[in-house]
Amino acid sequence: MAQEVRTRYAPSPTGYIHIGNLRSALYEYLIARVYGGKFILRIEDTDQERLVAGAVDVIYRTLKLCGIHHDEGPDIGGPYAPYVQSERKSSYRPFAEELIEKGEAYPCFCTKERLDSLREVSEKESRTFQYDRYCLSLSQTEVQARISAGEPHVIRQKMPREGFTTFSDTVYGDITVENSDLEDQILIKSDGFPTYNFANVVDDHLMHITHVVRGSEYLSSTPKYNLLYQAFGWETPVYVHLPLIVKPDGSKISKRKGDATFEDLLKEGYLVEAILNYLSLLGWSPDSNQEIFSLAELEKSFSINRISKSPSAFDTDKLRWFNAAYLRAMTPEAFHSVALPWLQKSITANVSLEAISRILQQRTEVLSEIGDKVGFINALEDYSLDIYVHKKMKTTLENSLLSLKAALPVLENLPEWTVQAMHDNLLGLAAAMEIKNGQMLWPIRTALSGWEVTPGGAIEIAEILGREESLRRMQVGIDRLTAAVNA
RNA sequence: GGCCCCAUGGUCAAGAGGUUAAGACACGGCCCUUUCAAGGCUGUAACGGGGGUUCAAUUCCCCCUGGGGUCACCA
Repeated sequence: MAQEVRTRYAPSPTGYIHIGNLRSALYEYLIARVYGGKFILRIEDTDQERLVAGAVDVIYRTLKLCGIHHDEGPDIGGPYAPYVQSERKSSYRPFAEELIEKGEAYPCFCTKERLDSLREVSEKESRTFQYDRYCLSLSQTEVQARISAGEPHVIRQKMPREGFTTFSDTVYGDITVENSDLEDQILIKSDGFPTYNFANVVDDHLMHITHVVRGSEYLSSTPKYNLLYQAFGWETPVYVHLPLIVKPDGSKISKRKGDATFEDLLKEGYLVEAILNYLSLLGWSPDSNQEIFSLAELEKSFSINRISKSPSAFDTDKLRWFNAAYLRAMTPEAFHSVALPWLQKSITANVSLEAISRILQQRTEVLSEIGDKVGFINALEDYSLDIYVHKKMKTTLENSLLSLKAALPVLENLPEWTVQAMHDNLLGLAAAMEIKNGQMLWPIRTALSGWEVTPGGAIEIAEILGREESLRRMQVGIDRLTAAVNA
């Protein structure tokens, strides 16, 4: 009877989700799917001071957008509801009391001030601070009296002072620490809320989480959790610690300003699919050279044993490449629909946005760069005539003028303003004049755009601008070139 | 600083004693071509150092170095 695999994503609602966090959610989800198990969403809001309004909605929205669907959670319920820790508040204390009875925990009345001063002393003597267990020696009666008197207190876990604790991690292997290095961590805070350290273990057990998947920053506190499981006599879960995603400089990504959140990436014009695909490969590799993975494919291919140990740098260049690949692979219609909001923001001229999308699709890596690429369409800005001169195209001011003068009437008299018609006639004209296509088309593109580099060529731009505007811009070019050549 | 983890090109990474040490991004070149892209071909570029073990180490062990994480009534 194989036990059902159950993983959970347990974010605290403190704002936007950064990419490391999202990567955890993704892997947790994938592990559940790969094993045909369940993926649970649990909100860890035990820190009343850090709560951010609306943050829970951000979590729902993000998961939904990503297609990372949970099987149980606050919004859809499940057999172990509630899935919000603040709503489970009353259930933690009895577990802590059970530990006190077993001699595995004890109440502590030490004030923040006392702890701070102890810390200060340690600091001065450059020792590692560890709670001195002052309250462990309090008599039963004194403890009783002070609790009855309503004195604020916390409950601490009593760590063994000798021996070692070893736990096994699926990706990092066996990790052993000396018990004497473990502090008597706080289980229940003086406001009655459990700490993450406690709530996490209790809930994971209660919700039958089989695989605890989280970032490797938790590696060093896992021995304490293991000891907690042991104190309760509970079975420990399978641990899967994920290598950190770090910034290009190697340091940890934090929620502090400047570090990319999922929302930021969306705003910059990255596609959800591209982000997920990229994230899936940051810390995991398939057993093939495949790089493009849909979520559905990942649900089949993902494997815990191919998760790597070393931290991975978040590389924007690679993300851009993924994004561009996804953009290119879209149908023209799909591309147009994602590009549309960006086009509407930047195009003021009365032109076909569909036509612009067509020239943009192969040339866009991130949607946000669209605005910068299409500015020439709105209006012909003043430009330097120098850009008519192009060595490889063999164009000069003089022959550019000739080409424009020859092309103008041809375009003027075109029966239909279509790419095909322009193409046939302009190339025909070039052939008749016995010049290279480039010598004809470079000046036209230059005159039409006023830019040295544009997405799309002369003909595509002419199509977008329309006959009237195209002819007008060409005439501007002719006039300016004429003046320059005659000068 | 204590403890823990990590270590293949600039980056993501295959590799799991014997390989010409994959592939991708980025970068360079060529081709294609009406600019730019896209596409095709191609090039530069890596096993941090020192000891072992072994006939043979990128691969196993130890040390060093380097990097990271963590040491809260935050998660």
